[in-house]
Amino acid sequence: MKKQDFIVQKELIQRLVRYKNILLKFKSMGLSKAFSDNLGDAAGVSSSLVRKDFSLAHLAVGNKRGGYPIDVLLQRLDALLGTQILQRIVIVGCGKIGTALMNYKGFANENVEVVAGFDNNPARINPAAAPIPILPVSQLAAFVKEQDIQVAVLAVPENAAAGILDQLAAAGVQGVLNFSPVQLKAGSSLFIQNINIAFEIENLFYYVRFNQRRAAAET
Amino acid sequence: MKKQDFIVQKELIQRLVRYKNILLKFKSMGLSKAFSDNLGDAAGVSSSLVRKDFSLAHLAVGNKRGGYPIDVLLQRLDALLGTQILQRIVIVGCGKIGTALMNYKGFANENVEVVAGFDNNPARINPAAAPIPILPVSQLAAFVKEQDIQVAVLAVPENAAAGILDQLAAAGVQGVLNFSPVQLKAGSSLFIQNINIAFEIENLFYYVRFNQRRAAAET
DNA sequence: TATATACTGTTCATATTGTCACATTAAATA
DNA sequence: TATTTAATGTGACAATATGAACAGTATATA
Ligand SMILES: NC(=O)c1ccc[n+]([C@@H]2O[C@H](COP(=O)([O-])OP(=O)(O)OC[C@H]3O[C@@H](n4cnc5c(N)ncnc54)[C@H](O)[C@@H]3O)[C@@H](O)[C@H]2O)c1
Ligand SMILES: NC(=O)c1ccc[n+]([C@@H]2O[C@H](COP(=O)([O-])OP(=O)(O)OC[C@H]3O[C@@H](n4cnc5c(N)ncnc54)[C@H](O)[C@@H]3O)[C@@H](O)[C@H]2O)c1
Repeated sequence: MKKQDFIVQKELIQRLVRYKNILLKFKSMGLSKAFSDNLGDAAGVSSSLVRKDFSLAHLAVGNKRGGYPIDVLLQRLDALLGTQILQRIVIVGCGKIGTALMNYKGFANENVEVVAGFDNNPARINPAAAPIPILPVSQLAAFVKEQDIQVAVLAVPENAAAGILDQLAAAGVQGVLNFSPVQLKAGSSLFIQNINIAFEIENLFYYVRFNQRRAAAET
Repeated sequence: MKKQDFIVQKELIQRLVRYKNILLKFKSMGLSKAFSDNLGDAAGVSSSLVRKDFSLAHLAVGNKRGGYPIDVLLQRLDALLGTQILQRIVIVGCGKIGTALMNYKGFANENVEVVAGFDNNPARINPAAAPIPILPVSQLAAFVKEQDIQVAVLAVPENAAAGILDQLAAAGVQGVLNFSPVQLKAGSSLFIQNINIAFEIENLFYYVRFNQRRAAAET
């Protein structure tokens, strides 16, 4: 397998995931063809970028006049992104955020399945809960190994995050989505995506104020 | 006010927010000085970038040997980011995610306060709830105008998102953090930050598979 | 069949972002 | 005080990402 078969550009992958989901929506609306123009609009990028992305990802199956056949594109995107396979995850920390995620119905659309939750609070533990059992965190490593879980969501308090991360890594987890407000660092074979909601809000406030100042300056 | 007083680089702002929070942690640990090296480590970036960022943001108050005085840096960051002012937000859609956010204690650290929730489900509405009332969405526009709310969180189902966004924009909201899985588009004086958790998970799976393929290819 | 049309795929130009290297300088040390 | 040291601040560069333009071509139309 050649190196070129891999796509490394981070933003590109994110856009491909977006395109895929937009195409699914188009399809569910009964469309069979998509244009770089529509796709760009829906994804919030320029049409050039859409075409460029498809080109880079070797997905360019467009028709010089009729646009892209949605089915073919979806099939290739699924193959590239691996989304035709069921993507099984666990959630560590079944508090406010963790519980919201466990009850989220939208994952099914993305072929993502939450197979278990883990917590260290005995009051939360319920191995019989259906469809998602909540297990003691002491069983985390064994479960992950046995079930060959590759991706986990981290929704524990900040001070517990690093410890759990170590356990996950040791047990073979290779991707972690972290909600705790520490910037966890990825290792060589461990990818981490940090989501910090409070930071996003602070960011928004900066832009809002920025815009106001600019408006004030322009008068 | 000169144009140069504004910082436009998107990533830069995000990093400044990160630096600020790391500095707060340093401070709470009793430190009084910070080095670009530590800061970079904690923020997951190179020390050069930290210094460059401070330089670009006109925050360079470092001491050629002793690093940066945390207090001065924090003060300037607060002034730049506007985080010394209480940042009041509302949450539209008090379902699973919305409720988790309303009950989140961590916002206080960031000087963010959730002042109200809004929903269209009568069963959820409770104007007397303390400390955060849940009001009918029909009162959203009036509330936002009266209270001069500039930033809102959108946690309603996908099909309701665009409609609520219009209402928010019309009422004067200028920043929106959107959790629904549509890529909402920003207007000239409306900033939107889309968070799509399912996409982040799909992303992680791609990287994990990518890494596995690379490992396989290298043997 | 010939022509017009409307879309893609790709090249080239531009903008953005991060790294490197090093001159500079405040503090520590002797 | 003179020297060493350890950090910053920044300009030059490299890498990356995006946008604009357009040649090429499959389809539609007459
Ligand atoms: N709730 C939010 O809206 C929100 C927003 C932004 C960030 N966060 C972050 O997400 C994380 C979770 O937040 P939350 O509001 O759900 O908190 P929470 O306190 O409601 O839930 C945390 C859960 O983790 C469990 N836990 C604690 N230590 C553990 C350990 N060592 N092993 C396993 N489980 C453990 C607790 O029992 C609890 O159930 C926190 O780091 C928080 O800062 C939350
Ligand atoms: N729960 C999750 O973990 C999760 C993860 C990713 C994305 N999301 C997205 O976040 C959004 C909210 O998800 P959720 O799980 O909290 O859903 P939810 O159904 O629990 O909550 C949605 C809330 O919005 C309210 N609502 C519906 N229409 C409204 C309207 N027009 N005006 C005001 N309120 C209205 C509902 O009454 C409900 O309380 C959805 O778009 C979902 O796709 C959720």
